[in-house]
Amino acid sequence: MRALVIEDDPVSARLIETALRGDNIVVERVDNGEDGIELARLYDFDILLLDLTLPDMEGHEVLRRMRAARVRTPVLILSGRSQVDDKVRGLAGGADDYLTKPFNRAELLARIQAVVRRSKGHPESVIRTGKLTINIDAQSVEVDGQRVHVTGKEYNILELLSLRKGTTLTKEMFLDHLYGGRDEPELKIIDVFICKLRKKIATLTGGEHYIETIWGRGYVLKEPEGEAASRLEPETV
Amino acid sequence: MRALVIEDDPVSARLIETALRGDNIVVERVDNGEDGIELARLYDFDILLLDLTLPDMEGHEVLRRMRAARVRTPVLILSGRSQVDDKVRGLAGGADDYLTKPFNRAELLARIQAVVRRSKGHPESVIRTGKLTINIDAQSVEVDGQRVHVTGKEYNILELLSLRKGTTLTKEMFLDHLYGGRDEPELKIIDVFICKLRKKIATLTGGEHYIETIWGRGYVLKEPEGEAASRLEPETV
DNA sequence: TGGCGCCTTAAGACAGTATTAACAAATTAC
DNA sequence: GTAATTTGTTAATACTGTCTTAAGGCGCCA
Repeated sequence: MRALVIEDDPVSARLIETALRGDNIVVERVDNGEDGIELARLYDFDILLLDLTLPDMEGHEVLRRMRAARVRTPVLILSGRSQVDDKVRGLAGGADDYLTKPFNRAELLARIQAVVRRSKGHPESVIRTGKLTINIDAQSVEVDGQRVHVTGKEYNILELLSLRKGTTLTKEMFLDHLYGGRDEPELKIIDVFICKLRKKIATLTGGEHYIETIWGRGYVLKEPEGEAASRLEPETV
Repeated sequence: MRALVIEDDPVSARLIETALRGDNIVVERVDNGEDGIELARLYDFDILLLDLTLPDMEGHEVLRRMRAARVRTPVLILSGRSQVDDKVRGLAGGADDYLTKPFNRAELLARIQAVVRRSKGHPESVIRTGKLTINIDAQSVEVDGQRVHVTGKEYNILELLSLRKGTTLTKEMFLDHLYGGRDEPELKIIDVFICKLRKKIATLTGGEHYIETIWGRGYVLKEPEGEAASRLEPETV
């Protein structure tokens, strides 16, 4: 997961960054609206955390201009003020959620997860693909009802695949989201992680692993055909 | 797909070329307006990417002169800064879309696809021909609702046929659009790809493949006769 | 019926991908 | 503080899918 924090107060910013990094989220930060709009336009973040009081322009203005520039990334507004007015204005202006400072770490993380999930079309915090289940809240993976141990990076990759189930992700996209452009390793590492994930999944499903290779392009988490139908058949009971 | 980039800055040009090539687009590039007009006049590009600041003349002037020379190729303007003024002038002068630098790779590619599609008379990103469906955005192919795996080159050929549905394409045209004159293989390769495509399509339609041979000229993607009528007949149930 | 173009299959070259093992770095346990 | 374990990364090698060429058979047109 990759987030952009638009916040001028260094103390707040540091707190937020620490919280997110602790949850395996790759964080970029800018301290003004102009740079925020620019970065949001250029890169594919999963979420934008937007402070309302910025040196160069008001948060609402940042949001307005981003939406005008066709930036569709979800926005979570962080505000010091707890005024209903701001909240309404924010949500009406295209924000996806609203949090007043100070906030607690767990709530911030939960809101982020929820906003990102919903923005990708997953109302539930559990994403199922055949016998594979990913629980975004718990950051856990199950296969055929049995919990599978996956490492941090392995989980990140599987989460990315799950959130964008059905769309092909290039290796470059994985790197961007997993490392945020800093100290990026070789593209090859993605193959290795995919291989490990497949092995872990396949040993419990009896062969299926749901991660399809799109030759020359990347990987997709497959929507198993006739998913609904197979669920109607007596499987586990 | 074949694009002409009219851009004098080598850094920008390289970025653009890399992005397009990664998406299987054949790219030609010139670094001034005069050459741009000449090439656009002479060859059949799917799109022109036009920088506004060129050494010999302004981008708007290039556009004006191309249109005066009856070049109908769609134009996507790339400008250094987000000046509303430029935007209005560009679109008013016959440009089809507008993007400010720097831009995000995915957005550039999406805009190109959209502009090209529309210029060929397809407002939707999905092109249907009988039971055959091509999704330009996802670069995927479906037959009778079922996804068909096609390789990169196979897809490129089918996309070309779809975008120009109803018009005959010679093998030379296929080569030009698929290879852009560089390292072109034998003409015969087109036969081979067409054959493979037909087979893949026909196995799922029960015989129809929609790709017609125009003897001595080339191939067309043809709308099956009585399309509407056959749909009214009881098919599955 | 001859000639040319088209259809189809097969096979090799090549490039992208899978898999494993070994090593380095970080974390945890004691 | 050191050893044990886990995690992340790279390199080597085997593998697989794709592109291309070639070759034989078939069909179209004169």
